[in-house]
Amino acid sequence: MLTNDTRTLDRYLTRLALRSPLTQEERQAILALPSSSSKKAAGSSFVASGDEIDHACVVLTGLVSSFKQTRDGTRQIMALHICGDMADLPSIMLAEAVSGLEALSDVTMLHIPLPALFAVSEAYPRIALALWRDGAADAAIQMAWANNVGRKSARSRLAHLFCEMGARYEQTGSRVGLGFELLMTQEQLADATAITPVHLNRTLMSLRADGILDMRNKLVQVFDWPALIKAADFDPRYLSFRLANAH
Amino acid sequence: MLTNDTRTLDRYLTRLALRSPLTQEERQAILALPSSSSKKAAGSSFVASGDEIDHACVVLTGLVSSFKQTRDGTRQIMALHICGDMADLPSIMLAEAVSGLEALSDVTMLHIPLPALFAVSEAYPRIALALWRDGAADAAIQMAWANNVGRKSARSRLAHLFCEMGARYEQTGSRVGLGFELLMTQEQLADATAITPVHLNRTLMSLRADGILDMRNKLVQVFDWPALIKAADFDPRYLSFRLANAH
DNA sequence: CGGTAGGTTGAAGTGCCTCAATATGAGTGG
DNA sequence: CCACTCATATTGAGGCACTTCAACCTACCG
Repeated sequence: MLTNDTRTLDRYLTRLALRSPLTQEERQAILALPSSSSKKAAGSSFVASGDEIDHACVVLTGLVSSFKQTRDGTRQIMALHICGDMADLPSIMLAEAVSGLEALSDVTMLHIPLPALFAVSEAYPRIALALWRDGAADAAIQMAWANNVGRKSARSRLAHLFCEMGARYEQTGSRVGLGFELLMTQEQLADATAITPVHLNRTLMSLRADGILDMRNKLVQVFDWPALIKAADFDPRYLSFRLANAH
Repeated sequence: MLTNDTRTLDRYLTRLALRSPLTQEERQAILALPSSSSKKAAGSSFVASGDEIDHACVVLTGLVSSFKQTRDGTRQIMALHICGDMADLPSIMLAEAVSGLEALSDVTMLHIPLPALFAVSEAYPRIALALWRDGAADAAIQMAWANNVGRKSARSRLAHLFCEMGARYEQTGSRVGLGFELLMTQEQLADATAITPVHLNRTLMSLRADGILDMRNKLVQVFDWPALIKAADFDPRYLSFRLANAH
């Protein structure tokens, strides 16, 4: 299950450098981190809420969700992690998993031992700042997510999820024209938008009927972005942060 | 509006030291930070979502909320900040306000210029880690909040809010017996639980009728904590983190 | 071809919303 | 000390978005 594959670390470096400027020396320090990769099958949850954490998880391929569940077993997806995301970033500073992690599709993960990560963070303060900044960016997405499930209609929530994922896939360059691949079933979409699978299906079909988008075989085709953005009340600012405090 | 009052910095130091061990030298560095304090009247919002940020805001007295609003004007409270909290912690690394800030009661705030804060963070890496850790703890609360408004009934949501605030006030030692002061109107409670003021009132009265708690004159009296915790499906673990990674 | 996961449809029930009115209580000025 | 005002709290009645439960359909796979 574990293989040595340090080459993939540059994928996370790219992500980090997107938001925080790093010197050549700092980049080398990150690439020199120990790491290993592993594969998880679709549907398997590999971290449970409250677990002790001793390594950071970076998504290399596939789609991962952070989730929580209530006592009665209903599951809510709190965040989606795509290629390049450190899925448990909010957890690593607490040494305890804040939420569970589940593979929504088949995924490959990259694992970085926490002691090594913290050692680098202390040796290179600006790397610590970069990780902290990435965590803050995640928190901003998190907050938009909470706002989404709180005050909006099912249609608006679903539209918002498509907008967010479309925008994030665009940033990573994996959007194909007006569409993108979203490796989720309708049931998972329902867990992410906090509505019933049945009602999600109806809502999705209503977006289809209005000619706004279509989703077949886990491929989202958006025909009318302006209409989708309007339905979602989507403001992409929370996703795009300039390089901040680059002193 | 601005006064020099460095003495109050120790309040934030206390908070920080609660989660992260700090040496005497690091403590001195924090206490030496420049700062100023100001008062805000109840109901005034003093930071808008998207604003540029050049200082950090610590709550000294009163209650502050992070909020977002949708295009149609409905407001959602995303987080509550009590004495000792850095209200815009998720924002400072992005140099842009992730949410608005509003004074729910009369409040006094402490302001710390960001350049000074970052200078100290770079000079003392463990201070950066401490701030990062506090941000992560906030993110955990944030996630529980999102889970709360997503999948639960109005009664459960409201109960959860009382549980969280009760537990947080207990940590700061400002809980009086079975009750605590919660400086919010029913309308604000409605914004925090993402339900209608009318329905919030009915939900609150139902908790009253069941003998679980009472709230009068902004004073919450809990008669039956076990029942409240059960109604909320409350798991306090997300609020209490051990001192982590104290290498 | 049977089994299974994901998707679609129908019909009835309900938790919460909406709008609208009234009550309460604290603060203010006469 | 009362009259007035305003924010806050409470109550009523009707409507709808979403849920619930149940069936059926489709596609993929061994």
